[in-house]
Amino acid sequence: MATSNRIAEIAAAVGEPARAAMLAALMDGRALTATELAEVAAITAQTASGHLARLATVGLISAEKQGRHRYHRLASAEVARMIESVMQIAGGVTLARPLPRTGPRDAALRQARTCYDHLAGALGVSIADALRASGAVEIEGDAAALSKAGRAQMQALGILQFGADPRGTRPVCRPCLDWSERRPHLAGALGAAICAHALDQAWVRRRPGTRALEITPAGRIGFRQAFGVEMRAG
Amino acid sequence: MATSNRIAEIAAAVGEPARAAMLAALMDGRALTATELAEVAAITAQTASGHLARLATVGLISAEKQGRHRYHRLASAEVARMIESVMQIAGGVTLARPLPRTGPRDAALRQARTCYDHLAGALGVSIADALRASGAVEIEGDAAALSKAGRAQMQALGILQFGADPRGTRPVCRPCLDWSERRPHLAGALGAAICAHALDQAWVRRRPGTRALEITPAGRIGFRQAFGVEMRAG
DNA sequence: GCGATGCTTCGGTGAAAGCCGAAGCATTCG
DNA sequence: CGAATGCTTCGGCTTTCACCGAAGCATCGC
Repeated sequence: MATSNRIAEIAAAVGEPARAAMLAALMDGRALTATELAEVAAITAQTASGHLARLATVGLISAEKQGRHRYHRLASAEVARMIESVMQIAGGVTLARPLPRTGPRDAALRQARTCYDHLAGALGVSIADALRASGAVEIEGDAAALSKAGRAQMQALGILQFGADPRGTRPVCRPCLDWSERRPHLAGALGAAICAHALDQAWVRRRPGTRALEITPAGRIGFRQAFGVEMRAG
Repeated sequence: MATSNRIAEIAAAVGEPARAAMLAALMDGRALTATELAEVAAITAQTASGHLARLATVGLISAEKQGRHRYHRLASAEVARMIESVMQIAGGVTLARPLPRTGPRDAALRQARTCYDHLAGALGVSIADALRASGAVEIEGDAAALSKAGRAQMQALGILQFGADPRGTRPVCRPCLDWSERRPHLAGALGAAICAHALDQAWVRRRPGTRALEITPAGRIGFRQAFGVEMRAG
C-alpha cells in the first residue's frame, strides 16, 4: 500500500508548525541557510537544526554545504507540488470567512510572488486570466492546455522553444490554485518558463527575505506588451 | 502565508500511521464505516473514533450517518489529490531499491485499482500508454492534453460528451504518477470518465474491502476494443 | 594563529498525543 | 421490550518529541 507508514512519516515531517513554516519559506525554490530558516520559524538555531535533519532524512529537502553556510532547498518539484496541494486545502476552508489580510508584508506577497518555479499572486492570476481570455490557454478544473495560437505566441515572445511539432498542442501547463486569489494561475513547464523569462528580462525582482516579487517599471511595460496585463509597479 | 500553522495542522492530521492508513483506504472514493476503518488501521474502535473526529475537524473527511452506521469519505477531490501527492513522494524515494512486492493481496492492487475517481495500477498505466501511443493524449511531466483525434475517440466510445467546441483540444486530463508502476496514468475529468465508463459497462468490478478492481471477461474484450489494451482477467 | 560566525550534538524538561479498557448513548433486530 | 451492534466519551498510562542551554566542531576574517 505504498506503506502507509511512509505516507505518515512524510506528512508528519510537514505536520509541525516550525517545519511547515520552513517548508513554506522554501517554496520559492531558493536555498536558504539554517539560520534564516530558524528565523522564519521563530525558533533557535539548535532546534532548527534538528528539524532540518528530520526533513532531510525523509527526503523533503536537500542541503548543500558552501563555506560555513549550509543551504537548504526543497528536494524536488514533487515536494513543492505536495506542499502546494496541502496549502490549497489549508486555504480552501477559509473560503467562508474572507482571508484575513494581515499587514503590508502580506500585501506584497499577494501582489506577486514565486510559487516554487512559477509566478503566483495577483500577477500570476492576471497572466493566466489574460492568456485564457485570448484563447492561448484553456483551463478546466485541474487540467490545462496550451492552444496552437498560444504556442505561437509563446514562441514569438521567446518564452518557449518548440521543435517542429506536427500537432498544434503540447501539454506544457498545469493549473495551480492560487491561495491568495483563489483562482488558478499557471504552473508546469509553461509557468516555469514565464517566470524564468520575467526574471531574466528583469520584469520582476526577488525581494530579499521573502517570496514576494517586485514588479519593475520594465515589467509594467513587458507584462502589458506580452500579455496585455496591467499591473501596478512595486 | 496561508498561515503555516494551518498547513501543519493538516499535514499533522495525515502524519500518523493509523490515520494515514485510513485515508489511504478512503482513496478509492468510497465511504467506509468507522469499524472498517479501525480494521484497516489495526486499532480499536475507540481509537479510530478519535482519529476520525480529528480528520473531520481539519476538514479532510466528511461523515454521513445512516442508521446505526456512520460512513466516512474523503471531503473532496482536493484532499484526494493532496494525499496522492504525498503518496508520490512516499513511493518515489524507493526508486533505488525495487518496491517490495508483498503477497497476493498486493498483486491484485498492482493489477488494477481505483485512485479516488480514476483507474490506476497496471490497467490504468496500460490505458494511458495505449492512448499515448495512438496520439489520443500527450503527457509531458506534470501536464497532459487530449488531442483532437483523442477527443473524437472518446466521444465515439461514449466516454466523453462535448458540446460543439470550436477548438480541437480541451484540457480534460491530468497525469497522475502511479505508485506501483512508477509511470503516469490518467486522472482529471477524462480519467474519471474512463473509470466511470468501465464500472458502468462492468468491465471492472470493485472487490469488497480493498481498492483493488477485478477485470471481468467483458472487460478484457472492452479494454481491447476500446483502447487496444490486453489485460489478464481477474 | 585567535576570535567570531554558522551549525550541530547532547542532556534534561515539559507538553502533546496515541493507545486501550470501561462505560455510556443511540439504533436496530428479535 | 430487552439484547446486540455501532460508535463515542472518559480516565489513565506511556511514549514521543519540541524546546532550549551548554558545549563541541568546522570555517572564515583579521
